[in-house]
Amino acid sequence: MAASAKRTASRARRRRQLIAATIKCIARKGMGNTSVGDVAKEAGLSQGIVNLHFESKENLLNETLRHIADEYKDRFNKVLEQSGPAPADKLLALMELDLRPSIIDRQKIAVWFAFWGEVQSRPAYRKICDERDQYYDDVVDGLCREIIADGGYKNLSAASVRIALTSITNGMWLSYLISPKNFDRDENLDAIIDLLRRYFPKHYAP
Amino acid sequence: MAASAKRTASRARRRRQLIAATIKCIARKGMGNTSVGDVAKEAGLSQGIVNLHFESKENLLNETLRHIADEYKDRFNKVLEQSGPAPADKLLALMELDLRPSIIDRQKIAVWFAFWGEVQSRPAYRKICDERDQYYDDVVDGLCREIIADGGYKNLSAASVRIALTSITNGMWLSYLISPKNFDRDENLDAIIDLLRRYFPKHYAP
DNA sequence: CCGAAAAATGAATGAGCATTCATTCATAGT
DNA sequence: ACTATGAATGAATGCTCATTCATTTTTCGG
Repeated sequence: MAASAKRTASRARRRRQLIAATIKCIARKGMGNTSVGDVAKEAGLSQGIVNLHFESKENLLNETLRHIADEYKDRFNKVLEQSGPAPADKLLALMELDLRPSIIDRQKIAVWFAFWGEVQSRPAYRKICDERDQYYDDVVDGLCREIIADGGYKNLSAASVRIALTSITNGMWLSYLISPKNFDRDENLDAIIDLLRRYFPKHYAP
Repeated sequence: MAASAKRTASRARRRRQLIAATIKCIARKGMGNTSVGDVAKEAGLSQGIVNLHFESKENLLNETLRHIADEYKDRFNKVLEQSGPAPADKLLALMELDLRPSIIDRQKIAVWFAFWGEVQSRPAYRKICDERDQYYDDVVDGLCREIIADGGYKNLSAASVRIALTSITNGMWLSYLISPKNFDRDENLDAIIDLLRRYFPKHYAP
């Protein structure tokens, strides 16, 4: 049992190592120019290692996307748990998350866009991304409903706010991708806070 | 002269035809699985045609991105000219443009994201995209300034509104990419209008 | 310390690809 | 009708790559 546990642990570790190497390669050379040989070299291992652990390149890429989606979801859930109990605090914390240096960094953003760039032709990618977005939307929508109910805001639909908020952070990721030098985190965060104030003035007083 | 005119016209026409075929291929099969042979077949021409007219695949892709960026810019400028003289009307018209069926359609969006997916590793792509975004930002920023001055709005920075508005449409493109079936144009447009009303209540009265 | 089982290697294979170019086809001026 | 010129073809070339697998190395229970 101990042996088996160790063997599978080692196997899982190697898979994680290869996924990490894949992310680095995609960020540096782009999805189109990343070969399994490149990934193996990045990991300091031999040519055949990817097929040994993932059976195919396609599989490696699917699992890599799954990994970054899971990683994002974990951070997201952790923020939800750890931020103050009020829905308004949770909502602001989620928006802030998407601008944290550890999330909106060159490597991570490049990889997200690399996968999004192939969504149209790879149903497996679309499925994974869709699940993530769905979850994000549901949580944000729920928080908006609570805040609207709590504040008794009139003429404000949760759907409308949800659409604006989820779109805005994704759009900021694109600005960062295209022009990381000109991207100003604080300025972007201010824009989000300003927006929240306009929707929910009672909850985000200056 | 007539002869030369005809020859060059024919050459330009063939290049446009090949760019159109490239767009179709990228939308259908993805950037990574599009070969110059596929493009030639899509255009109903022979294997060597791409290198004859574009020298290299890289060049074909650069010119294809340039083409879609120019096409977008033309539509953008036309909307700017044709919409009512008031800055508020122009701004709304620009936001509407990004949701028009002819802009936010499966093929076009897939191609934009395919190129964005390679921005990190292809400086030429980044440059073209950056120019487009810069132009867009400048125009929107200018319109926001005018509206703010005209309405005498206090506590509202043009930068903040510009960031929100440009990000939001790009984010909507991502929603559409991931889940075109669930995408509701009207709902998204309503979200934008609602947002405009909150920034500029005097200019976008219900 | 042995030997079996798992993990890892890296050379070999073959498919797919961009690019080249000798050849054919179309056109327009004379 | 003839020919010079540019356009187009598609077979050939040489490269890159994912995948395979015979072989070597490492691990670990006994």
